[in-house]
Amino acid sequence: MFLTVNSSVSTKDRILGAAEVLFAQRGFDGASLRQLTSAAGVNLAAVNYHFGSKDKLVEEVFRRRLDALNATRLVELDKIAGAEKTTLEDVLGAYIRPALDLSHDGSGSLFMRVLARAFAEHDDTLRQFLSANYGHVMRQFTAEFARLLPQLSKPELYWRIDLVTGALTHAMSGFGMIQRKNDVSEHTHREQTAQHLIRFSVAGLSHP
Amino acid sequence: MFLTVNSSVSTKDRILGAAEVLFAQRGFDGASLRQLTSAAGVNLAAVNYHFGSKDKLVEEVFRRRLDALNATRLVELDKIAGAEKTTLEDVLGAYIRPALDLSHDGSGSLFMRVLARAFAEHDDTLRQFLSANYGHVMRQFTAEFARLLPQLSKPELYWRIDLVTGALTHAMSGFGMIQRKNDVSEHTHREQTAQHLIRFSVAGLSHP
DNA sequence: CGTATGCTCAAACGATCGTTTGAACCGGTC
DNA sequence: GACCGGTTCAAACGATCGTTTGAGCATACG
Repeated sequence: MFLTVNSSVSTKDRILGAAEVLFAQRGFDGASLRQLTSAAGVNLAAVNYHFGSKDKLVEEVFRRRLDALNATRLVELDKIAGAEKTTLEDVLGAYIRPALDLSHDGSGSLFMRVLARAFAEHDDTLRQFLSANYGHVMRQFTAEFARLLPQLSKPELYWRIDLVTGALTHAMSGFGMIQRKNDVSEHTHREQTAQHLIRFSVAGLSHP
Repeated sequence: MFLTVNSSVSTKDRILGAAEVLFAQRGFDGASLRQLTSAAGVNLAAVNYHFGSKDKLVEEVFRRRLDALNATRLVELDKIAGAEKTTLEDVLGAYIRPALDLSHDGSGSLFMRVLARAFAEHDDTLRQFLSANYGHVMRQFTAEFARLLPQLSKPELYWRIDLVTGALTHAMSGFGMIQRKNDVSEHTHREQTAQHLIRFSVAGLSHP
């Protein structure tokens, strides 16, 4: 009745870990269950037993990471939302840094590739999933941006936030020209990325 | 020996057209040759006969569009490069507008999705293909940006161009919140997109 | 002990994939 | 007419995919 704890990590978590890596490397279609279960060191049938289907596994991979990410974002936003001295930099930081921190632990950076890939897949199912589960986060951030940028019309604000999101996604997917040099620590590189993203976004959001 | 011109469009072009649509809708792996050839109204074996393999077909889809796109970009850049009165807006326009114009004809907009998808696929083969075939375009644009932004260090400039590229890719992939309304013509929407992109990018590139 | 339950395993299922084959067809040349 | 290179066609090939099956194993509980 209880989960076995003989192994250091449960079969379910081993699958989720391997899935994140392989989905990032080869895509959702490209990574087969046989590669996946082989990498995880579990039986082929384990995926369907524990998750029901490959599609459900994909959803779980997203849910596990995005729940944590957006929860952190909201905590950070709540600390500053509505305050007198809150700046654009603060709000952008609450939006950007949790995402960049996700790429601190090893497999987290792979997840950002998974996410970027999912965006490109342009699948309406995923779009609805993201909107239904995390739309309220985006809405709260948008409201705070609107408060700090009262001179912008609604459509104008939406446009600019959209372009910030694009820059964000691109930078986090790691496809760009900028790659971390060997003589720069992971932590330093992440902080530089955050700084560039925030300054760039402040300029793009608040220009006349 | 000569191509037959009995049909309005050759088999090869019918395949390329259908491939662009289906690759954009379902991805490179997701779109099967059977769906593709069926949509094109040609025999299944025609793809391997005319292109050699599915991978070669993918490459051709890219080459056909990107050759035209980057050629246009260079023509537009050459008109203004090095001139006294050239502004950041001009250079960004030369970079952005040809890409947006590509989405004028019906299937062109689908190609931008194909491109965005390919970026996310993060495949090193494609990366090398893009770098080898169109890297010189990026280099020329970077040189012109450097001329107009002499106060920026090389790394700083690279960072900012990278973020501009992200916003660009995102906007053109059409995944963002902003969707064309029914009461706005395609042409108008494209011009609005270009305007927002350029203003946003100018601010992001030239902020202190 | 016996039985029930959660989980793992090797093996197989049907479907679909990219590719290949060999015959049929078609326009042009002798 | 016969011939030929270029193209199209239906059919099949082997491989791989996600999923299902049923036996086997380990643990918990009476």
